[in-house]
Amino acid sequence: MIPVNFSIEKARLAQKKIAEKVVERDEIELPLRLAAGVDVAYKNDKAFAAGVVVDVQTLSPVEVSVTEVEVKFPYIPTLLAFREVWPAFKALKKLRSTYQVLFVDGNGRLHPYKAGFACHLGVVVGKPTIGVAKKLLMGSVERLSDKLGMVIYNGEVLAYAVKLGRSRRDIYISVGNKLTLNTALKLAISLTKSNASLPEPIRLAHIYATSARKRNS
DNA sequence: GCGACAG
DNA sequence: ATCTTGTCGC
Repeated sequence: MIPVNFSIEKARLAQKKIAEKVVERDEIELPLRLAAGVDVAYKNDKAFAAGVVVDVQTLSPVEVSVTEVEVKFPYIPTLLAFREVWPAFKALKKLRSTYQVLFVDGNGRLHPYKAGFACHLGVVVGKPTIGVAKKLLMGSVERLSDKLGMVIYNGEVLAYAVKLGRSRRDIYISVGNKLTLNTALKLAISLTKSNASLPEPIRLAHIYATSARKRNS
């Protein structure tokens, strides 16, 4: 399943280039009306990616796209992007709506090479992107309150640990591209329904990707 | 060398 | 991520 021409060295070089292209300034086009989310589900060697566009005001989905592709890379910690970027990109490509910000399931700058999946996809798509991870990949959490904490690695704040909605579990928000960590946190919070534990774009994308996987089983 | 390790 | 049953709660 690993491409014949693959090597850790080449992957690290690619991640180094991606990391250099990440912009950590707010470049969100206003007014912010639509937000997208992507997620990928798997069934053996098939990947089912779903892209969802949500209205920022109502948090209701206005468009959904689903794509099925062959899995061509295994899951390897720190190399998640190489497995999910293509399916996710293909699903986003099918959306006709113009969204201003994108939510990705996985880390952005909270990555050993500061080039997590959210950065990788964010650079490829060229839009403001937010990384949302449900588990901590690296770093330590410095609590600011029960609901919020900073994830620090090498003396740098690379993510926020935050409990959304009524959840008592932390999720980790980091910069994917074209926005600030503070903006990423603010948007993640404002796009989360009071009874949910994840921002709507991601929550819905997960539901659609999973249902697509089941339908095609 | 050992253990950890997004989805 | 995926594999899995019942079960607690709104």
